[in-house]
Amino acid sequence: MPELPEVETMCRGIGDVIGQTIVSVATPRRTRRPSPISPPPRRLATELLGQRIEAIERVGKRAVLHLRPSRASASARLVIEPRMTGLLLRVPPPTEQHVRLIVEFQAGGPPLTFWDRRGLGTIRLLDAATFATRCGPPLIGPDALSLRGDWLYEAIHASQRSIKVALLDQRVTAGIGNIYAAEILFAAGVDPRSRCCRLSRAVCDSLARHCRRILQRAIRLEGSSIGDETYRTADNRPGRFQRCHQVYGQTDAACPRCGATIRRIVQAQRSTWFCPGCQRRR
DNA sequence: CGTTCAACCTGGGCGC
DNA sequence: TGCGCCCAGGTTGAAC
Repeated sequence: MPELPEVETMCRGIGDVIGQTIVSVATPRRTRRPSPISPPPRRLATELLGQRIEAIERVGKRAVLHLRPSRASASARLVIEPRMTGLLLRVPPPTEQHVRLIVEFQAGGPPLTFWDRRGLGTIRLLDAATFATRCGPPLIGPDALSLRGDWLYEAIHASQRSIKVALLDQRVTAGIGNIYAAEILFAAGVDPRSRCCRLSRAVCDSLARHCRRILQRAIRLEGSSIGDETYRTADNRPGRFQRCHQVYGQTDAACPRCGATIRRIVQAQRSTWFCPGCQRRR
């Protein structure tokens, strides 16, 4: 579920935990294997107790809490990856059943909850050095919110794969997922099947420009919520950017730009929606 | 290098 | 009503 705009909205929505000290940690659900929680729940709880949240940062589609220990030791990062259905909440979760993490604070107030229906999300506590290795370049490319055409061109121009697949590659740019890839390609008028190596510098500029614009707008509208059991803000409200979707999920609808019929195809085992009328193959 | 598949999970929707 | 199947915002590793 959550892509860049949704994770950004969650990070902003839990901003009031900055400066707070952790006094209680619970991980109610037994975990699958390999464990999505690392270190394992017991040790995670021990290590989090007494730490203060210094800052919250979004890295691609991950929420990263910067922690400061009460006693001198290396500072740490709590990295939460919501994957398909994970939510960071400051209000009671939709069900008790899928609560994965509850963090309570010294000052009282509502706990911070990680709720994840499908349970594919991950929670990792990493020291600063490990965090840099696992969540930085070259594994994680430049943030999609400030994607530049020259970078995009350099990153993909020698590649044979399709542009849709490349946009989903977090090493190329971090934060784009299936919804926004489709919307960006539509806005730029580029056929998702186009080979990267056929894209000019000018087309990369256009893709980068539309990428920044669409993601900014989606953040302003607090992300995309599709259906009931889907993404919610930290106070459990739906986002509003789904109203602006032009092609995502619009099989057989008329293209809002040219009237042709929107098509669904599958690329890399994922649905892609596009307009065969006005998205040009390069 | 690029593509495909399976896994990790839960649950909604649809056809029969 | 119930069953079986397909689908879903993501990521990873193995096989070809």
